Amino acid sequence: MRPMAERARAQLRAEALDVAEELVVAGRFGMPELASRLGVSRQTLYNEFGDRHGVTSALVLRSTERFLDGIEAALAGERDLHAAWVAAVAAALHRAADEPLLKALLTGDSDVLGAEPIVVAARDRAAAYLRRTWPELENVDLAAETAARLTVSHIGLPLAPPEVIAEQVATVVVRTCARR
Amino acid sequence: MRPMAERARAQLRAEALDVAEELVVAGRFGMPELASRLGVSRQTLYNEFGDRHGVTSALVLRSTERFLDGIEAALAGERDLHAAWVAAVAAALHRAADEPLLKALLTGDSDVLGAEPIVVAARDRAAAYLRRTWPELENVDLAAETAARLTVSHIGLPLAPPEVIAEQVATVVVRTCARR
DNA sequence: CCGTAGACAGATTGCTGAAGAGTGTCCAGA
DNA sequence: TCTGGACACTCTTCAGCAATCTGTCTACGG
Repeated sequence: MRPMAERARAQLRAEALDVAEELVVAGRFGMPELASRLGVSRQTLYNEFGDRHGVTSALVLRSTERFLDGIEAALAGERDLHAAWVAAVAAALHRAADEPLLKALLTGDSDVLGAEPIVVAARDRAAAYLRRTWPELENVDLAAETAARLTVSHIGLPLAPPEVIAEQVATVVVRTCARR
Repeated sequence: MRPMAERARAQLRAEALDVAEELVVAGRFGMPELASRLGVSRQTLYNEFGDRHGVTSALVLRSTERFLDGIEAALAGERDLHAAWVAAVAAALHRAADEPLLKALLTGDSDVLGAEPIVVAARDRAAAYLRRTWPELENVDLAAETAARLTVSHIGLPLAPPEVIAEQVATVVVRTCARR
C-alpha cells in the first residue's frame, strides 16, 4: 500500500473515531449516520473497521490509551512521589469528568465494555512506571492496583472535591509502597 | 399499644421483609404478591410500611445493618490489627457473594439505591471502631474509607480469590493508619 | 485498484393501541 | 384492628406493524 493511501486511511480512521464518539455520546451511533457524516460510503467503513463492533472497540481502545497516556504523563511530571500521585489522580478525575464516554466505561453505564480492562491496564502501566522510576519502592503492584481502584471508586462515587480526593489517594498509595 | 400487638407487628415486619427479599431477588416484588404470601391483606401492608417504597427502603436498611454488623463483628474478633482487617474484608466479600440483594446494591445493579449510603455507613462505623479500639492510630478516617471503597471495588471487579483480596486490602489499610 | 451507489435478506428497533396488573386510597363490615 | 372489595390512576406487557440498521453482494466509474 502506498504512503499516500495509508495516510488517507489513518486520517479516515481518526476522523471516523472522532465522529463516532460524538454519535455514541449523543446516543445516535450507527453505520449509515457515521458514513454520511464522514462523507464516505458505508462500504468504506466496513472495509476499514470490519463491522460495527470494530468501530466501537477501536473507539474504546483509543479513549483508554489517551486516558492512560494522560495519567502517565502526569505521573512523570513530578519529582516527588506524593506529588506525582496527586497529579496523576487529579488528571484521571478531571479527564473522566470531561469525557462522557470514559466516565460511562469506568462506571459501567455502558453496553460496550466494563471497567476491568481499564483498571488492569492502568495498574500494569503504573506499576511498570513505578518500578522504572523508583526502584527502591516495595509493594509496587499492590500500590498501583490500589491507586487504580480507589480512583475509579471516587469517579463513580465522589464524596469530596477532586483536589481533596487526589491528596487522599496519594497518601494511601505512598504509604502502601514507601519503604519505612 | 399493647405488648402483644406490638410483638405481632414486629413479627409481621420481619416476616414481610424476609418474603420481600425473596421476591425482589426473584424480580417478582409487588404489594399484592407480598400480601398474599404473608396471608394478610394489602391494606395491612400499607398501614405498616406506608407505601411500596417504605417496604424496599426498610429492606435495604435491614440488609445494610446486618452487613455492617457482620463486618464489625469480624473486625472485633481479632486482636491483631492486620488480622482484624483480613477477617473484616473476607466477611464482607463472602456476605456479598451470598446475598444477591446486597451485591446488587453494592455494584449498582439495582433500581432501589446506590452504593453511597453503604460506603458512608461502613466508613463511619469502621472509623469509630478503630478510634475506640486502637486510639494510637493515625489517618483513621482515610483508612476506613479506603477499606470500604477497596472492598466494594473488589466485590464489583474481583481479580483474585477472596483470601488474597482480603490480605491485600488489609495490608493497604494497615499501612495507611499505622504510626511509623 | 479503490471507492461509490444501490440492492438485498435478516435482524433490530420504534411505535401504538389494547389488555392486564399494580399502586394508593377509601369505606363498610366482622 | 384487620379484612375484603371497589375505585381511579398509572405502569408494564404484548402483539403487530413500519421503519431502520446490519452485513454482504454486485455493477459502475475514476
